[in-house]
Amino acid sequence: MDNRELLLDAALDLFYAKGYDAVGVQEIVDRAGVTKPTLYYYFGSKIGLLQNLLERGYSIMEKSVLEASRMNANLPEVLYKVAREFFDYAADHEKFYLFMLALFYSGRENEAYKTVSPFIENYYNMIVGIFENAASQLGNMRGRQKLFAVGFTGVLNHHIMTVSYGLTENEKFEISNETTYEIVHQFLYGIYS
Amino acid sequence: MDNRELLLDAALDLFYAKGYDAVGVQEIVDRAGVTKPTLYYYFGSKIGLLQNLLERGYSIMEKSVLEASRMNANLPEVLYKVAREFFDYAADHEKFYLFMLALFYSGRENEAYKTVSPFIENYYNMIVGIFENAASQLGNMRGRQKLFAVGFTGVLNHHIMTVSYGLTENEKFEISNETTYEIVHQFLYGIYS
DNA sequence: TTTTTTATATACCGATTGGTATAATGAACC
DNA sequence: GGTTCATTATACCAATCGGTATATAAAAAA
Repeated sequence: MDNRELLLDAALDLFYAKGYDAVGVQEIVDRAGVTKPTLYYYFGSKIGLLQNLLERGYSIMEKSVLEASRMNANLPEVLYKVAREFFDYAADHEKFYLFMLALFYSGRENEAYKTVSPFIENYYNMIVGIFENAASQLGNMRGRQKLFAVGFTGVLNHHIMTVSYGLTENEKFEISNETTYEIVHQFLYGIYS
Repeated sequence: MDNRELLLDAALDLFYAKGYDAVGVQEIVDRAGVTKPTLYYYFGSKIGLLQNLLERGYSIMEKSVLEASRMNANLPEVLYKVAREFFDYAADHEKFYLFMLALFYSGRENEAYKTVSPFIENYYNMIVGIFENAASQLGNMRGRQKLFAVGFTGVLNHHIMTVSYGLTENEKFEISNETTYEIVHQFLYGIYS
């Protein structure tokens, strides 16, 4: 693996575990087995490294979610597919996904937040789009698309967070098809059904 | 106001805006208009300051939510009351609530995360308790209390986050009774109703 | 073969990090 | 009046922060 990739991986490990601001550049290059000028050669700055990290991880996620959301089916099936895709992505890229969530919740005046901000915007629009596409199935939503989008991602992300929270080191992340179905069903039909 | 309070307020402002690790001790004391030994006199360390900040904010929230959750009513009414209480608390203590959420999502090896961790545990148990108390109304939950608890807080927190996100500086945080009702109704009966 | 470009290391920069030793202040107590 | 104690400031600490000037080695281009 080349040094660029080694640096991105080392940075992700550390950012995920301790957060962007708690990690020093020296720590990153030590873990990657290179020296500082190598990092600055590839990324220009610490924030540039973060930017590249986000681009690498986000493009993969966007692709798989968009694909799921564009399938020709009714809303329950689409939401199930999207949820499945999110959970699979989170399982395959657990560190990246949870680190992105952490950035999402971090302070607005933080440099790292400003860097994720456009990605979050994109992410949010992607989910709202799903509900807008389903407008014909849901009748007049009276602008509730956004409420739905927020609720839906809130549920998914919080489940991802909580499952990951319960894991011991090296244990595999997993949300079963049954649980996924139950979560989506609950979102669609409530908890009484 | 005494210096202890001034320090807590200054710290909250800065932690909220930039995150715990991005804020230096010097910055905090400058904003509070005191000097470093004063901070170390009252709190012993930067993490001690955080600890005190969390204790101050959390105890108020816990009280109001527990009160709402113990009212003698059916589940929909309890959940509505709890949601209302959360939104009101978040409105009155926006900085604290969002900062706590940020810590919730921050890396596990971060010192600040380790400090909130017990508070989060408590918070989570509080919500699970609501659904356990409602067991008689929901029939056999087959252990779904936790799923419900995660889903419910996921929805509430994500709504709080998103509303706050849309605010311009100094604009007031507000989630109306109607929206609160809609959110809880959606959680209970799904989006089709 | 010489020159240019890519990629890396050594050694350093000023600024800031969390934290403290020492001393001064003022009020309360003896 | 003297002593104690709570509270605060000045001035400092070693360590780390993000970042860079300079040199070097290898490879590609001329």
